[in-house]
Amino acid sequence: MNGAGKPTINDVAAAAGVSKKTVSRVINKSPLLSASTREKVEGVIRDLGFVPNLQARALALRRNFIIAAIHDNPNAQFLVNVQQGIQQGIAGSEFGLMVQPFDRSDPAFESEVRAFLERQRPFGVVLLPPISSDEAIVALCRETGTRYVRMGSIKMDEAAHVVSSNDREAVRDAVTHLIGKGHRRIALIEGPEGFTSPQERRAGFEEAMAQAGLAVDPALVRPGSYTFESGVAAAECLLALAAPPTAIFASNDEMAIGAMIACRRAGVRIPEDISIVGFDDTPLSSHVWPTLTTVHWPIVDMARTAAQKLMGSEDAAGELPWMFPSTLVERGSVVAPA
Amino acid sequence: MNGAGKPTINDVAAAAGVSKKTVSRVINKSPLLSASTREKVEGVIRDLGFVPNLQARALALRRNFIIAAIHDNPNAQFLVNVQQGIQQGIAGSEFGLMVQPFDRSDPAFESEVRAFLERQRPFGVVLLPPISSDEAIVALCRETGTRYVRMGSIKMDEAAHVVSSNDREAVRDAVTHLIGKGHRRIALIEGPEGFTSPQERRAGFEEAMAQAGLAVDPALVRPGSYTFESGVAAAECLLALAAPPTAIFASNDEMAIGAMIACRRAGVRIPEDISIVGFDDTPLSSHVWPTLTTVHWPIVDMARTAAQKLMGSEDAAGELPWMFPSTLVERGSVVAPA
DNA sequence: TTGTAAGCGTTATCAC
DNA sequence: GTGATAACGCTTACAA
Repeated sequence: MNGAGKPTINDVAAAAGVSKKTVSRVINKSPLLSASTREKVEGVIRDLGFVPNLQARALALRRNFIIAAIHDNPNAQFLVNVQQGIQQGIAGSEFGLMVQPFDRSDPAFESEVRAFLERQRPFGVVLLPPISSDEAIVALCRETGTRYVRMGSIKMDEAAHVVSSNDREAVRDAVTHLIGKGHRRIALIEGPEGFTSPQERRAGFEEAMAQAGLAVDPALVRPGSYTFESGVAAAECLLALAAPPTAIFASNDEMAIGAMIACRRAGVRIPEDISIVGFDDTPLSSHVWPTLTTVHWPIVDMARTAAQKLMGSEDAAGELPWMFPSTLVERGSVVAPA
Repeated sequence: MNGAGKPTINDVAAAAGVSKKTVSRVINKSPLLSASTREKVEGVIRDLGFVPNLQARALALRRNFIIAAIHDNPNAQFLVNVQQGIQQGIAGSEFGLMVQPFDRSDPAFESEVRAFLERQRPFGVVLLPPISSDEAIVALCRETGTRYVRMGSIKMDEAAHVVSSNDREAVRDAVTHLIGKGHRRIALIEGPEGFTSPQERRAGFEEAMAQAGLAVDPALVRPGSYTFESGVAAAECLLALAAPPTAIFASNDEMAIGAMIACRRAGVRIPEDISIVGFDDTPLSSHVWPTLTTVHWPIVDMARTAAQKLMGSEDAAGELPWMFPSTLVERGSVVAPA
């Protein structure tokens, strides 16, 4: 023990009477080691409380034990769910989770990402939507030798590099559910442009309508931006229509809840006068009144798997699932139209 | 340039015709360097696109360029706000943000924290409440030589190691506001035990009542756990009272919104029949109807300053503010009692 | 199965 | 001011 500091691999080697390489083999669980040597060294490691220096390993191995989540200021609940999933994925390993926001509208966006990757050299990165659909960023990962997994709503890459939900089918099911209840005038509040998920959700909406032989009334399709306020605004427009809808599908929960507020202000009862369906299944959806019927989005599962894909071999990553089904959660905001 | 890989300090030294130590001096902005040498080296660094290897620096300097936020699953919005603040604080620096959750109820809690600190060796950690009031964890930071800043609602440490809000005064002001409106039967929904902030908020409540010469009716003080559901449950009890309150102060927004839902279910109008005040000023508080009068909690500012304290010298940290005033935000959930 | 020597890319020491 | 040389703690050849 070199006096003050923490014990190093040299201290362990000396105390165990072996070479540092042997200790290294024990740390790395090398298979070619006699059981007796291993036990002896493990005993010394325990006694000394030796913890391998990750920075030194990072230097020698040329890879940092860090998984980074790269995002562009998404919804708080989404971000926290992703973090939770990644934490589950790296639990029990040496990896740590780093979180790094970027601003896509910044002209220096790409160079900022590059600077981050070159500085921190994370072992792998999870790309959150909408950054996940940015091919330039993916190219940057390849160029810097950073492993990556893209989170999204379609299979935008090979299985080893994607975790995806099936938003299109899920929304189709949700809207079909509304149609099954007897709704015919169904409105859609869309998500922001530049994201993939709103496109998929819209496609699912249109498919459900088409399957039921219903036309999509352009007046019942309102833009939105995944924010509460945009949900309020969209619903206000819809309620002001000469023939307002009997049901609204909002492309996410926040807008759905915005729509609920707008209805309440307008004196329109939910679900008696209008049914509402959201997407995400955030905690909030069961906290509003009436509780919100919504599509459960398995973000935590997706993020956990993303982390596992990053830590394992390329082959192993390809074996892990890339598609995570979203399912309709029926609550209190949907009934048959009056 | 050693063939494939990225340029190293050696490549820069060779290309500039100086020693690696001189390059190191340039990187570290050493003052004792001739201007001509500095410019020459900086030019080469730019030309080669040299980025210092943080892992190597971490090994040599024995400190990792990472700030870690350590928490025990707090509210999503709170966590995201803290992250945002820390990101603001480290913006423009080489530091990265790592996020690490722990479970205080796990018997291995302390050893898990120790393992994290010894493995990742973050340069500094921001301790989020309620972990911030755990002296054992603080001791662990000292022992492992990890710089730390505690986030909380009281000055639980020296200025260099604390950022705090003034919950007590803020709540006193908020409740005084209710009293000023004419309320006399004011209920309190408390936060969970084991946290400091609920104690402070309760103290502020009691001080306001005492200052106004009002007695605190024990029947109007209900336990809560900072969750939506606990807010619902507490409000249900309050509304069932023979003499229900005319106003409720909930110790956080989530419970306040739970209380709002409970009132609505019970047919009690807000604010006509009952006024409600929350604490936090989460985005949600302006998204409900009526909008929630609440206390703004300057988490982002606190977290930004925490990061700055960690990165600067101990002295500089002590100079930075440790107290961040919370202020009442008047919205639509408070009126004079009927 | 185990050990030796040479890096990994940077900074600290101490000369010049 | 600047430069050899030795750390920092670990891993990967390559031997033995």
